[in-house]
Amino acid sequence: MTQQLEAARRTPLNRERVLQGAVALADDVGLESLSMRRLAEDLGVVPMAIYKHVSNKDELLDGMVASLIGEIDPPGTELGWKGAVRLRVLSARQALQRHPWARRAIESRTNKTPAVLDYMDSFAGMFLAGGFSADLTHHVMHALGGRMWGFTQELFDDPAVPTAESPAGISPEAQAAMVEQMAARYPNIVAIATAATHEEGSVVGHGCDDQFEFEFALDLLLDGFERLHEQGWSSRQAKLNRPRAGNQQGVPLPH
Amino acid sequence: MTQQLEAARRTPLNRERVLQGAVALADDVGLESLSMRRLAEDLGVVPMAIYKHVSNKDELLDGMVASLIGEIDPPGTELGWKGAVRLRVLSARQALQRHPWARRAIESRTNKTPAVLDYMDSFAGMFLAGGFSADLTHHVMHALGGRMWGFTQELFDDPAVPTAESPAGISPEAQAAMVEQMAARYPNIVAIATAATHEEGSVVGHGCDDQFEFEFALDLLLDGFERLHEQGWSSRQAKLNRPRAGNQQGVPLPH
DNA sequence: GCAGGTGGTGTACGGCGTACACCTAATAGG
DNA sequence: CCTATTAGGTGTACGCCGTACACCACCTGC
Repeated sequence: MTQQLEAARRTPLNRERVLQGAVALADDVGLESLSMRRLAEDLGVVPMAIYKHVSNKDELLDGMVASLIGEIDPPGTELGWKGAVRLRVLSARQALQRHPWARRAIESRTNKTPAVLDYMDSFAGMFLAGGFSADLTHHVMHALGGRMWGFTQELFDDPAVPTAESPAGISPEAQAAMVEQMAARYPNIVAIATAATHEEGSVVGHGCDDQFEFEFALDLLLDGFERLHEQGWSSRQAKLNRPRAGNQQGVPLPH
Repeated sequence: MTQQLEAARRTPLNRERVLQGAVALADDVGLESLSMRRLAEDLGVVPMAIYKHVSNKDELLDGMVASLIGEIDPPGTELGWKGAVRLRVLSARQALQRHPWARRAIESRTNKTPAVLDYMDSFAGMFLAGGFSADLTHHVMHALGGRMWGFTQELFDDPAVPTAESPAGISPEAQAAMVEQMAARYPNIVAIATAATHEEGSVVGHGCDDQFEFEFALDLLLDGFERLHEQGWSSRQAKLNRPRAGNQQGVPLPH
């Protein structure tokens, strides 16, 4: 019995182990099933013990995000700003893919933790080092948005119906009927989904190459940044050039 | 007493009123404080009564999102695809700004409700009607991502420190000291934040024009789409042109 | 050898979503 | 007109959650 106690005592549980455990648990069961109680159980400890190492659940999540940021590669120095940004974003993306909970965790945080600020600062540094004005860098960071963490919001994980909601296989006829119904109601979605699945000859319903989509948008933005940078874009100039477009719809009318 | 009962009976509560009440409550107190119990209280009814009109909280949220989608203008027909998309996105943005809970609600849903599919379908329709290939439309929808709902993830609501966490005003010296500390640790963030606040001569800490940031990124993307469309972009061609860039970092390595 | 701090414990509270059994008043069918 | 059905509101209860608070065991330095 004292042996048990000693066993528990051997590694007295510290913030590091708590965070590690939380990350592992979230990896396993998802963020929504990560509870203080469950984490405590995982750590072989009573729930309140955790509170000796993090002051509450929010701080636990902040810590998890910080630990994730630690997995992202530092900015490279070899390539120009464009390559550096690109690589870093893709590294962030890999980290996020290792930890499916991370996107939601990042989005849910109010941010502002030192780890997050560090990351953003070094991120902005890549543009500034590449000769971007502070002005352009600012807007460019905004435009990148969540992409700088390596995520897009996935708005249709699988655009076509084959969600396989029914327990096992559906009869081909039923499936065909469903597709027909879909095509009638959502012709455009079906059209673009079909295009996607055909373009690679892949099995229906899995034709969407996430990595390609991600890089498509990323490069579109990076190319845009590059053009603006080359032509000496400034927000002052931009506002002078098209103030009308901005105001036409920009100001929320009183409904 | 029977009068009370009759009063309650007069409008017997239906799905519509439940949804309306939920939207109003969320507008008031925020999504995280929207609970079935609180909503019930608001509606002058016992919690379980709500379940006669929506089967659970998830469905309630789906309904709220659907009602929000109803506030977004239908696509215009006058302007080309670019103007139509632009206007629609900005209309969505206005709807989202009327309902601060909506962004998180949309992100949290697994989507797939008919209302969401309808919206996405009609959205894709704007590109297709503009002569885009289904292929390009597909990728372009992905690139737009959350922007098609009118939101960016706000990654720094106010980049500089003046978060005014202390109850009232801080002494100017203390504030200056904080800024100095910030500048030492986060030189790049401070640089771009300062650029933003100066560019309009606004008060420190509120120099960031969300609407401008949003349109900046939106137009960057739309311009990119336009260029690709004009030059007959296709994903097959794109994949042939730079397969290396995609694979170099694209495949998640085994850590 | 004892004081104080560090870290794990036990109990308890208020909130949540919601299953289930119940009741009541309106409605439809004979 | 009376009765069976049912739509809509009620009450109770369960198991989860985060965490406040009081307590206690051990280790450390005086």
